[in-house]
Amino acid sequence: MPATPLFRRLDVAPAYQKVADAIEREIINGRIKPGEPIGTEQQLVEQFGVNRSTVREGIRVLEEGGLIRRDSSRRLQACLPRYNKLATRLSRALILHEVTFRELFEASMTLEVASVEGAVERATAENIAELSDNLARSAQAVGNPADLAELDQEFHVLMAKASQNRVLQLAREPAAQLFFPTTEMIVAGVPEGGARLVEAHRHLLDAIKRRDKEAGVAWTRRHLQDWRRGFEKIASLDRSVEHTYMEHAGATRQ
Amino acid sequence: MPATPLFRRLDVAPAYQKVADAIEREIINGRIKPGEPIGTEQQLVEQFGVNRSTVREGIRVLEEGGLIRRDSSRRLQACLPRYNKLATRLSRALILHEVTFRELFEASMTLEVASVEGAVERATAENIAELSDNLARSAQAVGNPADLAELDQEFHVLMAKASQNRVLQLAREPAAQLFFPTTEMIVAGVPEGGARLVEAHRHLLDAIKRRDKEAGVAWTRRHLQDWRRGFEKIASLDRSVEHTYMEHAGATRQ
DNA sequence: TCTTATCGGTTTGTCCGACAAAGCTAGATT
DNA sequence: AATCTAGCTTTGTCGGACAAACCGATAAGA
Repeated sequence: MPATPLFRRLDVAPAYQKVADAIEREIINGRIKPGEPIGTEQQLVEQFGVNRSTVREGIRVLEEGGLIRRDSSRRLQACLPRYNKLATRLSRALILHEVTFRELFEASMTLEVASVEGAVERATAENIAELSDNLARSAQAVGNPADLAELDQEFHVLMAKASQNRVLQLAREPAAQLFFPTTEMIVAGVPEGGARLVEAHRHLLDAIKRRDKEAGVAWTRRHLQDWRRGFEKIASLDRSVEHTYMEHAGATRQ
Repeated sequence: MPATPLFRRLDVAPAYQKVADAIEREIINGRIKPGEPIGTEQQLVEQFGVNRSTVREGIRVLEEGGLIRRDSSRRLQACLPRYNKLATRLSRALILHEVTFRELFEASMTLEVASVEGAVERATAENIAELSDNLARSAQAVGNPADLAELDQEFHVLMAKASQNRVLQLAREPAAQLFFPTTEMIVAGVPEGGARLVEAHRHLLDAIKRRDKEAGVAWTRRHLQDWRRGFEKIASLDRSVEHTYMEHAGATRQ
C-alpha cells in the first residue's frame, strides 16, 4: 500500500440515501428552517437528477426520521422532530430489548427526580398554570382509570417541561411512555390508587409553587414507590415489559 | 349523531404505510424474531398485493426506524434497533431544538451519576475488565485529544452498560453524543486536561471495583465539573449546541 | 355583493414494465 | 475435490402512466 493513497474512498451509497442525506444536511445546518417548504417531488427530481421513485424513497427516510413532514396540503416542509414521536421509536426499541420494569422503575426514579428538581427551580407562572389545570381535571377523573392515567402522563410531561431542560424532557420520554399503560392497570386494580395519585400530584405542585425542592423530591419518590407497590400487586418487576403487556392485553392502544 | 354510529372510522393510510405497519406489527409482537428474514421484495409484493415501489417505500420507513435491516447480501431481516443509531436521531433533534450546553450538562450530571451508581452496585467481572482495558488504552492516549475523546466516550458507555440498566443506557446516549466532540476541544485546549480525565476514570473504576458508591458519585461529579470548567474556558454554557459546533468546525465528523 | 359551482392544472400515491449490477446456485471443468 | 463459469435472482434505478385529491381562478347563482 502506498504511503499516500492515490485515490480517496469512493462514495457508494444508494441514490435514495444520498437524496435523504443532501436534504438532511440543508436542514441540520439551518439553510432550510423548520416550516419552510422543501419543494415538490418533481422539483427534487429535477434538482437531483434522479427518478421520482428514488426521490420518494429518500423522502420516506426523512419523514420517518422526523426531519420533514407534509403539511395540510401534503406539501413537503422541514420540521422540528417532535420528541414524543422519536420517543415512540425508543419505547419500541426498549420493548424489543425486553427491558424489565425494574430497569424502567430505577431509571424513571432518577429522571423524574431530576425533572422535579428543575421544575422547583425554574417553573414559570405558565408552567404552574398548566399543572394546576391538569390537577383540577385529574381530581374530576379519580374514578376513571383510563382518563386518570392519561392525565398522570400529561402531568409528568408538564413537570419535565417546567424544568426548562429539553435534554431531560427528551431523556425521560421513552421510559414514561412505557409506564403509562401500567398506570391505568394499577389505578383500576388498587382501591384508593386514584386518590393517592391525585394527592401526590397536589403535593408536587404545591412544592413547585413554594420552591421547596426537598418536598418535591420526597413526593416524587413517594409517588413512584406507590406506583411500584401497586405494580407488584399485579405483576413482577423482573419480567419484561413486553411479556407483561402481552398478558394484560387491551392496554396496547395507540 | 346516533348513539351507536353506523360506520366505523375509515382506514385511509397510504398503502406504503400500511405495508410498514403490517411488518412492524409482526416484529413487535414477536412473530418475526430479530435476525429472521422478512422475505424478498417480490414476495412482499405478492403477499400484500401492491406494487414493488410501494413495498420499497414501506421498507425504507422500517429501515430508518431500525426495525429491519439488510444483511450482508442485502436481504431483509428483522433486527433489534441499535441504541446509538436511535440516539443519533435524538441528538440531531436536540441540536435542531437549539438546546444549550447548560441543559446538556445538567441532564448528563443526573444520568451519569445514576449510571455510576448502577455500575457500583451491579458491574460484573466482564464489565470491569472492559473498563480496565479502556483505561489502559486511555493512559496511552493522554497526548492525543482525538483518541482520548473517543476513549472517554467509550468509557462512559461501558459504565452505563455496567449499570445493567438498558433504559438508562438508552436515556443517556443522546446527551452523551453531543458531549463527545467538546471533550476533544477541551482536552486539546486545556493543559493537564487529558491527565485529569484519565485520573478521574481511574478513580471511577476503582470505586466500582470497591463497590464504593459514595466515591463513584463524587468522582463522577468532579469529572463533569472538570468538563464544565474546561468548557467555559472556550465557550459559553448558555449558547446553543448548534452555534458552538458551527464555530468550532471540524468537530462534526461522522 | 357574497356565496357556490365548475373546471383546468398540479401534485401525490400507485402501478407497470424494464434493465444493469451484484449475489447466489449449481452444473461444468480441471 | 476444488475451481470456474453460466444462469437465475434480487436489488437499485429508471421511464412513463393514471386516478384521486388539491389548488386557484373563473363563472353562475342568491
